[in-house]
Amino acid sequence: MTVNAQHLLKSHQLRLTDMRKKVLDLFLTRSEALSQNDLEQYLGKVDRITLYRTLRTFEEQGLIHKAMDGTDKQKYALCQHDCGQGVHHDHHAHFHCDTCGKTICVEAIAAPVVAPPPGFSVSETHLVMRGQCDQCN
Amino acid sequence: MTVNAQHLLKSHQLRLTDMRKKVLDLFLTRSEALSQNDLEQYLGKVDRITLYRTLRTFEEQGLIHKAMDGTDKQKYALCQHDCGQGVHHDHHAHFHCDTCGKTICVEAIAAPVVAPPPGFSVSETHLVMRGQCDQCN
DNA sequence: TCATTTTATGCAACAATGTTTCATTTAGCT
DNA sequence: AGCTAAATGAAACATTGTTGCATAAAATGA
Repeated sequence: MTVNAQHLLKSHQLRLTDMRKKVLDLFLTRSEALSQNDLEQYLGKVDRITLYRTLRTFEEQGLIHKAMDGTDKQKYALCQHDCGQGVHHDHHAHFHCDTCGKTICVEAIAAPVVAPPPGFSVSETHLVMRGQCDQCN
Repeated sequence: MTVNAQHLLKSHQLRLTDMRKKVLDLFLTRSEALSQNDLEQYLGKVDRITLYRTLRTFEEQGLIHKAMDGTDKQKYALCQHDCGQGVHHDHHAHFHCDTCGKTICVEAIAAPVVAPPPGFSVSETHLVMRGQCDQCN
């Protein structure tokens, strides 16, 4: 899977560094959305700032996207499709478990297309569900 | 409108204090969701900690609810309906303007009812739109 | 393989936000 | 007015977000 990570980094014009490979590998093996704190737990002693910038870079390059889950914690998840630099097309729903705290992408459910109020224009729509996940149910 | 605020506080078994009246008045006059920082701007020099606890108390008592808008900033908005302590029924959508940063409740749009994935149970569903508001368009 | 250039890293430092403890003050009630 | 329970304000600390800069490492080409 490191091969996969390398390929992904290459195709997004990103240099192959230890941090980036580690972080990307984690996202590839875990399917849920991860906060910076989650990543620090899994990765052990890594530099907080470098990790922060790695996530920002990944997001800018369309490798990961912010997963909105209603908590105040910022989380990121792997983009499933071909997201380019600055362009994201993740219109799937997110599910947040109130018991275990995990946030997962629900590819099967798309955010609905709703007509905005008059005078408003909508660029993105997000759908977030909260409740109990299959593990905790 | 201070009368209204007093009435609201009373009906939620909350003591009438200066801070609570001020904060509630602000929510009553402004229709958008407000972050703690927004409130500090409007209220002038108020104690940060007291404000923090006031918001927490209001939320626990069902006076205000967290408005999810996809930013990492926590925001609160007045509950429109009869929310009790710990019980919220705000199923309306939220709109976040990427230009002015305001978050407003869109009562006219309800979060859709979606069938959760097998094994999952859903207690709340949130719908968030991002784009340009009528002021900025 | 080595030198060069460009980029990423690690550290320090700081800002903003979230949260608890505790002594003091105040609201609500008699 | 006085009592009691609750709210406040100050201090202190934790967590997270963010920038600047010197050093280290990756990519490129000879």
